[in-house]
Amino acid sequence: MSSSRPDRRQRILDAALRCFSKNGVAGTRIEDVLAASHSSAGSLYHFFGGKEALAGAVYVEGLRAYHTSLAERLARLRSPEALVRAVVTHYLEWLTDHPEQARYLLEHRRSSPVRAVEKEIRAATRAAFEAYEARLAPFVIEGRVVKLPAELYAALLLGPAQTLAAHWLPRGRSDELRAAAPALADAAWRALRRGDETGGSP
Amino acid sequence: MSSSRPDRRQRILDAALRCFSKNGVAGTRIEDVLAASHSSAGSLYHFFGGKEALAGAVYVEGLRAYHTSLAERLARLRSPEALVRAVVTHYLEWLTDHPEQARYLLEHRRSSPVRAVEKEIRAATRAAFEAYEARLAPFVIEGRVVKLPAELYAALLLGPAQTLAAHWLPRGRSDELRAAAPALADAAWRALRRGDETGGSP
Amino acid sequence: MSSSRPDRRQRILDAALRCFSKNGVAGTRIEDVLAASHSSAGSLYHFFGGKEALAGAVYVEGLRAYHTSLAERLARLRSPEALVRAVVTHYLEWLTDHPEQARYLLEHRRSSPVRAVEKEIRAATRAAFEAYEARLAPFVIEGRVVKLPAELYAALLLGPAQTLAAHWLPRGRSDELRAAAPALADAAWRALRRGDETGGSP
Amino acid sequence: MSSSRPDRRQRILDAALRCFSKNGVAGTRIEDVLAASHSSAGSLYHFFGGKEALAGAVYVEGLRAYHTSLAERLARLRSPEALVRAVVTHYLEWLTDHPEQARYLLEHRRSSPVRAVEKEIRAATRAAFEAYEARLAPFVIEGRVVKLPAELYAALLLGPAQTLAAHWLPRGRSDELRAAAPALADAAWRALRRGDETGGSP
DNA sequence: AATGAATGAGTGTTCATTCAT
DNA sequence: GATGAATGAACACTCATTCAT
Repeated sequence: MSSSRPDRRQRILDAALRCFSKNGVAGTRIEDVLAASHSSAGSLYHFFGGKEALAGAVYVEGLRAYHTSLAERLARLRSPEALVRAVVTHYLEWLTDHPEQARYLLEHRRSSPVRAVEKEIRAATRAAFEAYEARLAPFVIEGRVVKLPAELYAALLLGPAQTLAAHWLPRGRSDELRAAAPALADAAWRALRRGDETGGSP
Repeated sequence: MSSSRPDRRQRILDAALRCFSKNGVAGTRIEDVLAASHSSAGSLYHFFGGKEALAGAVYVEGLRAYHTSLAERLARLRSPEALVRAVVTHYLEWLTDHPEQARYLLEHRRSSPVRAVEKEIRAATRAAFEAYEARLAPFVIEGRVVKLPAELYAALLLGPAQTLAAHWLPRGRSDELRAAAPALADAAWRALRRGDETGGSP
Repeated sequence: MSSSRPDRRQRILDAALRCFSKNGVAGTRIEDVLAASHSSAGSLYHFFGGKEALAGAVYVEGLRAYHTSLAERLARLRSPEALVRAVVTHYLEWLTDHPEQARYLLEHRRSSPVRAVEKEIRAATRAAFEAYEARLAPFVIEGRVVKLPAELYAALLLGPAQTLAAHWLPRGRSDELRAAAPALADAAWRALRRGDETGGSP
Repeated sequence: MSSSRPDRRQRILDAALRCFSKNGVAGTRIEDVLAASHSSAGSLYHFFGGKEALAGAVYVEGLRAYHTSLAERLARLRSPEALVRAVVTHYLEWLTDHPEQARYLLEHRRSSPVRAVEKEIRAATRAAFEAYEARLAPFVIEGRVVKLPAELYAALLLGPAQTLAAHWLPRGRSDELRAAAPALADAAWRALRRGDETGGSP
């Protein structure tokens, strides 16, 4: 009916994100999304095929937005320390800047509609991760960054930030996340830089 | 029917854990739990009052088991490094030893039935955390452990382990978790010990 | 709620027959059957599993009733002519005595819910037909009844009656069916008796 | 799109016949017909006004084709026996030559969209039947063909063929229909010719 | 304490139809 | 005449919950 300007498909996607992040997928009725996007059931089914697929599309969309913004930020950095710190900082900042997407991405990763797009998610994640590894690789070779099994990089870089996010997002006191950025960036760099990786004893 | 030997209440709890961890709360029908526990709808409602309450009870039960086992392990430790390493190691070991409870605790923390017992969860978590802090406090005063805002302790201690767990549990290659324990324990101790927190060398 | 006397399952079956024969399966909403049978959706789904399965069950039920009544009528007959005439006559009489079942059996044989129970229908039909053939066989051997491919017996015996029924049932002037019985019974016997099967002129 | 050569209206009609005969009217979505005819929803509604009307048009079309072909075949016949035999034979042959139309005409006679064109169907059928009666009338007067209530002619002539068709069309072994033609034509002529209509006694 | 037949509100989904271009 | 994106009313079906036994 009204102007299809902001694109009906996008309107539905936006409305769905709002609903899903607030009430979860199961807690959101198709009708809620319809009302929030001023669309009809037919349109929703035309574009997405169903509630599950919509939930998946919202997830993939959000993930893509995050990866894109991260890539832009990393592009201009040159030192290993800057790269490590930026990943942590960007993560925490993006969460506070996009609370709805953040909440949805964080809290629904394992819900079954999202699992249905597992493949896309893994592909996008892998691509982003490999790009990052490629940036870091020269410094690993130089000996300025520790060499670790791939999965430990992600864990050491973002694990603390993710745990913190999981604790504070539901509370909504998201500004505390930004405040924690320096400390967590420090910790990440300390965990990955070369020179003191032995840990404890003298 | 028959003797209530293994305790009907417990049987329902066990069956519910199995169902919930495999298919999620929303993906599990009361009837599934009934079939898996050889109980009747009446019994389930008698003991738990409903599906949500059951899901909450299963969660609290699992959390209690984890905290109890952790407390036992920490009891005999005396040095700050041992305390820090043990938390990480125990976390990873417990996950691999109790995959169903682990999966449920990790993947359903934010589901609405679990949120309904938020208060118990927080109380139990806080109690455990405060007990841990109390153990660590002397070493903070001594200057052997860094002083940080409370929420960062949890993040730095277990964040990487949680991220790793989130990645590998769904894959089922849980043995890799144990293998990662030393590296993550190292990192945790490096993040919390006092003496090198400034980061890089001169 | 109320007394389950006439059996809830049977009440649903009866109501469904009424609805289906009047408006067709597609033209009947589950809710119509529910209202007509004073049952709940749950009960209907408990007993039948769905609308399609219900439509199939109604069909099979009706077919069974017809076959049973036919078998009883044929039991006491001894001559081939009586057997042939009785099949035709019983068919026409049963239709007029059970107009709702008749309408449903006749008009919905090819609807997809009914096709889903094709196997049961064929089995029941085959069983009835073979029983009938067995009764006729001695007379075929004696030469008092013509020997024909199996499928032609059915066609010659009941074809005209079925065509007539198809024309008049929708009109509701079902008494005309009974009136036609002698003529159609004559024709059937003429078609099957031995002695003049050549058809030609003297 | 492109030249409307084979006539858009006809293309839709053809596609609809294919869909309807295979899946029934209820089992066919407008969109299926659209896809099969490479037309748009607008065109279909322009020419036919809706799904029901389309289904009716397809039916009437098929019926007209059948009646036309029958009339041509009967035109050159002169004897009552030839007329009787030809009706039966033509029926069976037409079915095997036009399986899709046949299936649709036979299996959907009572579906509600078809009932909506009941008037046209009856008019066409009546016209064809009266034409046939007119051809037979002289022989009835001559005493070479039995005099019967109108509705019994149709039943005795085509009833067996219809029953046979109903059994074998779904099976697809349509060649068996042709094989049965002589026997059924015999039976029809035996049922209608004058001279032995008393049936039983010597 | 235990049972399980019955309930019925709630919701995802379909698909014939319209109408602006 | 032709298009096809958008509509939204209609409906089958699910499943947590109850309660008489």
